[in-house]
Amino acid sequence: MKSFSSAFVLDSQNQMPAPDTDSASSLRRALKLLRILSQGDPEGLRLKDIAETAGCSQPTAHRMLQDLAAEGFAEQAAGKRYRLALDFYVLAARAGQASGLRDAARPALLRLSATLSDTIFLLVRNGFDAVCLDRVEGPFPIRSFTGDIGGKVPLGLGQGSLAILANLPEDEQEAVIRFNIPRLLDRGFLDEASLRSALALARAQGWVNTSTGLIPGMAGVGVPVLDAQGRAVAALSVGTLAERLNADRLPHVVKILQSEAQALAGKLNPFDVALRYPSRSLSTIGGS
Amino acid sequence: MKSFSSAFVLDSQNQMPAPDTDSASSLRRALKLLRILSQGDPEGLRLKDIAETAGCSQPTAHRMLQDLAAEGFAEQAAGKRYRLALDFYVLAARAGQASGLRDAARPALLRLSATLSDTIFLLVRNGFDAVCLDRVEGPFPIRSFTGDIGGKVPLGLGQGSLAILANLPEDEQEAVIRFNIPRLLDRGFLDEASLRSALALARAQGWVNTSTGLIPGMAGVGVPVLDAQGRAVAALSVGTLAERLNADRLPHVVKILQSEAQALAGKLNPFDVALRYPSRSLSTIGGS
DNA sequence: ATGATGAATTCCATTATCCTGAATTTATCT
DNA sequence: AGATAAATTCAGGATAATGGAATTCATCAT
Repeated sequence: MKSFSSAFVLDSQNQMPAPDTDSASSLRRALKLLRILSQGDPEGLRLKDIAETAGCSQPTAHRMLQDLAAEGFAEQAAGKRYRLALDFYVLAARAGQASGLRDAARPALLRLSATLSDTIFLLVRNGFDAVCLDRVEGPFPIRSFTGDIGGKVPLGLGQGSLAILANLPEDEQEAVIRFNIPRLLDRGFLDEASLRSALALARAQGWVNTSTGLIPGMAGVGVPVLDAQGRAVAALSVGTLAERLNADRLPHVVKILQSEAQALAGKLNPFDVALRYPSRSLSTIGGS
Repeated sequence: MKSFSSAFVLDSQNQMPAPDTDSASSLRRALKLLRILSQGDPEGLRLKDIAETAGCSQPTAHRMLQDLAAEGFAEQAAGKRYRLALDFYVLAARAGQASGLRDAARPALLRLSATLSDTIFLLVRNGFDAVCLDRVEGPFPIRSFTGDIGGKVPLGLGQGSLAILANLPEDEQEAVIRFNIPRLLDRGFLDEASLRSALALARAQGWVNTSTGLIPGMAGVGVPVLDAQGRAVAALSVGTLAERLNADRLPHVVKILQSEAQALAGKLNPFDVALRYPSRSLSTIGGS
C-alpha cells in the first residue's frame, strides 16, 4: 500500500464555509452555482431563481450553467431546470484524501458490520461538519443524522460527529462549538452545557455513547480515529436499535470499535512525519 | 413521493466525453482542471504538471486552483500538491437525478441484499459508461469491475452494464459499441462478436448472466430498469461467488431481481409523460 | 549543514473575456 | 388558442483573466 504520509493531518485544517468576499473571481461565482444547485430542489432549479440566488444576471447564470453542463457538472432536466449531474459521483470516488481514507477503512467497516450485525459509519471532519464517507448497512433498519454517503451533520450531533469534535485541539474545538451551537439548537437538540459535558466525557473515556433518545429507539457508539498528535481525523461509529446496545453488549461494541480505529490510525500514520506539519492556529484559517 | 416525471428519460441523452473545443470559456478550462485532478495520483498533482496537462500557463493554473480550493472543490495536500477535496461527496449526495434514483432504489437494494445475502449494485448510464450509484454489501467478499460507489465501467462490461447496453435504442447502442470496443479490448475482454451475441441474448431474455470467468470465481446477474419506452435507464445487479449461482439458484435470483426492477421502473415513471420528450437522434448529440 | 536547482507564488501590463441591457425565441398557464 | 413569463441569443463596453518576468520557497545533492 502506498504511504499516506501526513495527508490526513493537514486536511484537518479546514477552511471556513466560505470566506464570502463579495467580489470573488468569476470562477468562484460559477462554483457557487454548483452549491446553489446542490441545496435546491433535487428535481432542478429554474434559471431565474438560480440567477436571483447567486445575485447575478440571468444571461450570466445561463452562460455559466451551459459551461457547467458542457463539462458534465450540471444538466438540464425536463422543464429546462438545472441540477447537478452524475459526474459528481465519479469525481467523488476519486477525491484524494477521501478515497484514500475510505479504501483504508473499508475492510474495517466490513469486519465491523459482519461482527456486530449493525450499520457502520465512517465519518471525516470537513470544516464545521462531519461528512459520511462510507457506510455499510446492517440488517436492521436505521435512522441516522448523517444519512447516506456524502451526508453532512454539524460537528457535535451524533456518535461519530461527537467523537471527532471531542478530540480536536482545544482552540479548534472551541471555535467549532461557538459556530455550531445555533445550528445544533436549530436541529432541536442539545444546549451548550450538555454538549460540553458530553464532550468532556467523550474525551475522557475515548468513545461516545448516544442512547440519548435524540432519535427515538436509536442508539450508537462512536470512536475517534486519531493522528499522531492525538487529533481526530475521522470516526468510526455504529448505529443501531437502542435495545441492541444494552449494558451487556456495549462494552464489547466499544472494544472492537476502538481496536479497529487504532488499527486504522496506524495505517494512516505509518511514520510520524505528521510532526513536520505543525498545526496553524485557527485564527489563520479563512483569514482574508 | 414526488413525481419523477420523465427526468430519467431525458438524461439518457448523454453528452460525449468532451466536445473538445480548443477555445473554451475560462470556466470550462477551470472545470477541466478538476477532471485532471480526478485522473491523477490521488495523493495530488504538482502545479507544473497540472498546467502542462491543461495546456495553460503556471500562474493561470495556480490562480484557478486557488479559487477551486477556496470554494472547497480542491485542496492542497502535503508537498503543495493539489487534489480533489471532500466537498465532492457532499455534492454527489445531492446530485438531482442520481439522488432521486438512489433514494427510490435503496429499499429495493436492501431487500435484495437481505433476501439473497449477496452484494447488490445500482448502476446508471452516463455517456459511454455505467456508473455505480449505490451498492449494498453482502457477507461474501466480492471483486467487481464497478468497484465502489462512483466507480465507472464501459457499457458492456459486467452484468448490469451489459443489461443497460442491451436495452438502449438501436442507434445509441450501435454508437456506444463502436466507441467502447477498443476500451473493452483494452481491459482484456470480449471481442466484438461475443459482445454482440451477449447483447442479443440479454435483450431477448431480459437479464444477463455473467458466469464467464472474466473475474475468476465471480459471477453475477443483471437486469435493466426500463422507462416507459423500454429504454434502459439503470440496472440492478447481483455480484457473488460463482459457486453461489448454480442452476438451482439462478432462476430464483433472476426472478426477484426482475420483480424489483419492474417495481422500481413503476416508481420512476408514474405517468407516461416520457412520451412528451421524444429522443433526439444520436447524431445531434455533441454536435459542433 | 549548505548551496544549487527547480518549483510555487506574486506582480503587472496587455488583451481577451465576461457582463449588462435589449431583443428574440420558447415554454407555460388561463 | 392567446397571453404571459421564462429561457435563450446577441452586441458593445468594461472588467477581469492571462502569461512573461521576478521573487520566494522547497527540495535535492554535495
